[in-house]
Amino acid sequence: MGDINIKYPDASAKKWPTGVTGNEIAYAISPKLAKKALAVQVNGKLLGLTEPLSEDAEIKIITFDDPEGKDVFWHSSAHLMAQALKRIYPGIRLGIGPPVADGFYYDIELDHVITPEEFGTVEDEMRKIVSQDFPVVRHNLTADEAVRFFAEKDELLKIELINDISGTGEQITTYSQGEFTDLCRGPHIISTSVLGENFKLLSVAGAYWRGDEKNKMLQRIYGTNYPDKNQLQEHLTRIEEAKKRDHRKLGRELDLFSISDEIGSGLILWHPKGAMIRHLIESYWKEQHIQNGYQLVSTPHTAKIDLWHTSGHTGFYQDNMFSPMNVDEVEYQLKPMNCPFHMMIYKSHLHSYRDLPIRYAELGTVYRYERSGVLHGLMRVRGFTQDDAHIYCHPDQLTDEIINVLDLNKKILSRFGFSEYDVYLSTRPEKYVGTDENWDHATKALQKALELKAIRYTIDPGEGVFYGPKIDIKIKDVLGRSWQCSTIQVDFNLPERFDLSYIDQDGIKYRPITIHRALMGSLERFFGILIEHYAGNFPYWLAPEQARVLPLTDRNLDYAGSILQALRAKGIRAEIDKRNEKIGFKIREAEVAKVPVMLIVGDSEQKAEKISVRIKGQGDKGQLTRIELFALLDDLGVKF
RNA sequence: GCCACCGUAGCUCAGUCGGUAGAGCAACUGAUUCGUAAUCAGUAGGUCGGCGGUUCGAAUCCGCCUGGUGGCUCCA
Repeated sequence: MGDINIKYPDASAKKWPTGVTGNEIAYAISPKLAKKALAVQVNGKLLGLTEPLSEDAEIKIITFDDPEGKDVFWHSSAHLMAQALKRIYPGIRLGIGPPVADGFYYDIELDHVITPEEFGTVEDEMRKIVSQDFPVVRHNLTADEAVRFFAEKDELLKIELINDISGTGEQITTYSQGEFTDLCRGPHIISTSVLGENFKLLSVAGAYWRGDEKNKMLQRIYGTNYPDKNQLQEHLTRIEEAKKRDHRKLGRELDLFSISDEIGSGLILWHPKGAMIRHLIESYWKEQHIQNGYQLVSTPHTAKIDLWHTSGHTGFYQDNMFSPMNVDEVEYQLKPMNCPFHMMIYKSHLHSYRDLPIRYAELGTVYRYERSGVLHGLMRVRGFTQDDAHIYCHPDQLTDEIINVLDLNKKILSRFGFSEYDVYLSTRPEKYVGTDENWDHATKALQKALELKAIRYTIDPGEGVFYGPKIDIKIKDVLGRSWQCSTIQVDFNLPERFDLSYIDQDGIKYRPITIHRALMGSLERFFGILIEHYAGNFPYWLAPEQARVLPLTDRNLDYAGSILQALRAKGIRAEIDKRNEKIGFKIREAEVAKVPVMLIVGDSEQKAEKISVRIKGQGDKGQLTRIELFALLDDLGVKF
């Protein structure tokens, strides 16, 4: 047997006999590493630690700290859970059990409905399997062998999977641990003891077999697992924290908005405080857009159905639209998008190349039919306001315009405390309109803009919309969760359908390039994200009530009233708590209502013509004069 | 829409085996005029999501509907 040359991540290399395993190499590097090792990456391919290596390779030992390691760990955890489930529930059939973002799930078919109360039993069995320390063994099978094997176990869903795999010509493999064998590509951990005991089953929900609603509904059990107990605890704490910040809960507690079934699902009532925040967001948005060369437009909520035939929405978007209504024998369609209206504004007169770029912006409220099961607080609704804009430009202007949008987007999002993003560039899908040249030009323009701005991005091949390539931006909130808000899409479809044009220098009509973009996406959803991001503690500039005056006794009401007047005269959103209550109670109520500034006035302040300032979450700041108070408030306004 | 679970006062929730409903907070009234996260007392508030069934009797058991929650699918 010859030697093979193994190159390590630090670029050093070592000769190993052919057939060496990742496990052996890891041990040689350090026993500590070997203990943490879950898999090995060989020339970019992930392998199990016991698989023999037979050729020169660059390798990397994968641990839980690597994303691939998490996948392996959770994938194996899914197998562990499946084995336990099979022991407990006879007649169970397994679907698929992959790793996901924060853990794993397994889809199962079982007549008995599993409830969360049964999780403990399953976890106990999982613990048992871990302590039994079964080695995890990989086998190569032919399709026939695999079908026969799983048919014997009545694993009919697995047979469906095997038939699909054998169509691709890929090697069929199974992984066994103890009495349990699962169809799986792998890789997996070496033995069940590696999985430890810091796992937890989290929820059970329905899921269609292979995600297709024509198929039967399986039960999906979600769980998670961490090598370290503290990591599990952190994860569970994160879930708790997210629950505490739930915008539906805070929305009710802070009296921001409500949803009433007497009005209809997915339709939002903005209460005064929520509406104030919305007003502040909208004002800022409009100001920024005007400063950046946009023109504000405003369009109706409904239009004759012919407009939607022209735009094509009655075709490709029908499933998401409210049913049309009949007005004087003519069908009208509630708008699911603003685009056709903006196209019509563009079309309302002739355009010269000198006019371009033209940027129309609108906070346009649209209505979309969403299936009842997907509605979720403010995040998924049936009526919402898009911060929409359409830019019409010359092909040469495309890159500059994208850059302009990226800059504006960054500015607006950072104003709301979002500074981390994941950026995706989606390219041409299989079904598309427009010419290949146009797609190439536009895709390159998007790419160039991203590169000029030095923005790191991931390409989503084939994930573009049928009408053009797009950039999607996902923001990260304080809990590290991603939310897709901003989207910048090139549209080859609507300019064509609406026959848009401009006259170029040569006197000939050309079609303008259209960019469709939204930065916050939907005001409702963005507001929901903001609530959770800030946990309801809106920064001073967004707080619906910025300051509350708290008179100590009725003797101080007049003085307190004069402070209130002075604050309001300065444009500060202030209220007064005139109730005959103890100061501690008033403070508590103001704290709970998350009012940033409390202004306490009693006899002592009144006499000295001062105000005691208390900042939410910080406490007493001492007595200030009016001038000092306004300076402090200005400072808060600048900071946020 | 589909699967599972849930719906009791404005909010959070209790209600045993089927015997006609309860707490805290909030609201209202009164007393208290108080110094940095809950003053005390009293009053009022419910067709137990809706409709139907079983039963002498239903918040409780069954069915249907409706709304919500967690997912599937889709997306802003």
